[in-house]
Amino acid sequence: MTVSLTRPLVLDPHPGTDPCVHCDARQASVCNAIPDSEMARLSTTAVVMEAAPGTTFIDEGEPAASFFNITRGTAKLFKLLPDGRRQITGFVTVGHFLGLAVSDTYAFSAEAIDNVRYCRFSRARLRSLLDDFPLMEKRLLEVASNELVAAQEQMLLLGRKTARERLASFLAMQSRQGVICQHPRERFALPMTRGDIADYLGLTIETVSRTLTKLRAEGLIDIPSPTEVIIRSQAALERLADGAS
Amino acid sequence: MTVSLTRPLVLDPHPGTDPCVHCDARQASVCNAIPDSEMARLSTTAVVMEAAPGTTFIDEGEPAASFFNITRGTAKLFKLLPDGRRQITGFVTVGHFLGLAVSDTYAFSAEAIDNVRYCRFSRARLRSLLDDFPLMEKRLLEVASNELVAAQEQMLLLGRKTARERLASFLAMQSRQGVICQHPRERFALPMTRGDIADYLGLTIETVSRTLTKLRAEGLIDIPSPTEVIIRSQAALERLADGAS
DNA sequence: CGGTCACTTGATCGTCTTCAATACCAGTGG
DNA sequence: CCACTGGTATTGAAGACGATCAAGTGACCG
Repeated sequence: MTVSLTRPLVLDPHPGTDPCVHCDARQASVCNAIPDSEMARLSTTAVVMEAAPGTTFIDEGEPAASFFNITRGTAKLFKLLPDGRRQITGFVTVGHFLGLAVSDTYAFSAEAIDNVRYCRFSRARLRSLLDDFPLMEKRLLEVASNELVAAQEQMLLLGRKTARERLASFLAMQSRQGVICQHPRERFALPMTRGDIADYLGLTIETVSRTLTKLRAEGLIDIPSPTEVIIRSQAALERLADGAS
Repeated sequence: MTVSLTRPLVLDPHPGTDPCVHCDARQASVCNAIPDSEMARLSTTAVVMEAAPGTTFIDEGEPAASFFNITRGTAKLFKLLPDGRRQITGFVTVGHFLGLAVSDTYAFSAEAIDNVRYCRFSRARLRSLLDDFPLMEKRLLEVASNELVAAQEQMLLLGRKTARERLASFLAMQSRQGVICQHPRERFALPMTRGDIADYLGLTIETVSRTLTKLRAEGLIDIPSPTEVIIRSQAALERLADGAS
């Protein structure tokens, strides 16, 4: 049996097990608001799916039938202008929840960067779930509030920071990605391309490349391979990100 | 009795009345999620305050002790870089709810543009209110979701649109401001200065001024006074906002 | 190998910024 | 009544940062 690589794939969860109880993403996501005893119901509500790299699994403007919860991999969210200009509004990883729009169409598209696994909930089913578990609604509000704060930070970046400062901010952010109450990582992978970074920071590929080269030349970072970064001085990077020199 | 003009002012609600029941902003705000019978409790929870033009009533980085609900006037929300660069993340008017951050400090500052009246709730009290009225929590989630969509739209503007397109987007947006299920207004006032518009659109005052002059010269808009705009062709403006020519 | 794709690097260009001068308006006081 | 002031907006000239155009490199893969 062959499988289309351009469309998301429905996965058959292991028979006889409850996928949501053992979900890797549960701790990091809003699903931890639901008690173990009710996980079976969550499982029957969710459809586990997988999207191959480059696959678009949410289309801006399409009817918003579902909510999504990323359980593995990294995806980019973006908006397009009619002439093709693209703004990536965020990169989402394990635990992220998507589709919170009140509107009846999606406000952005989502495309898998690496292999992305996610749960799909119908809007109606999630709504009934929320009615029964107000704790989950609280968590969602928390999540949305945090994203709002992040969005404002990104507006500051896009509206007022130089290319240098944008890259420094981006790298500083990536080094903290997924790290809670701990030192930021000194070495990490960038799953996205230069083009993705450019469209996230409101720059061009060339400016991203040049600026990274310059930061390396100045000894602030190292780039062992195009997809790998080492932060030489986190402090200097953070200072630079906020406009020092 | 004299009053400081640089600090918000506590207003004494008319004695014997319930200010929240008759609040002008109730329909437009999250407070409509609370039944009439419980409005008294809402009233005792809220402190009505007024901020004169130019007054900062929320300070980025300060401990986030309160939530706010705008009941009159227009305020700007903004973030600053250490060297003074400013990004205005939004203009808020009647009905807007502020302070949803989970963090314990405010993520942005707020400054009154004209005379702004608002209700202040302590975080603890609002939390208990939310526990008792899940409908209000639902409304807040709705509000936050909508703001998230707006924030993404603004990222597209800041990251990828030209100065011309930014102004067109801004004017088109302003003409819809507060208008629900109706034609956008053809003529409206701009309470904010050119500097505010510039810091909202990620431009300079000069570019804002020049671009407006050009749009007027082309017959798309008219500017009877610096604070007043007439849209000559809403359709053309909307097309321009999304990159057509 | 030849092909593709992502990234890097160089040269030139253009949009928006910066710097600067001027206009405008409301408020104040001589 | 009019000069003076401070804040805001407009307009012009010069400059810079990042974009665009273009060439070249290296990795991966059929």
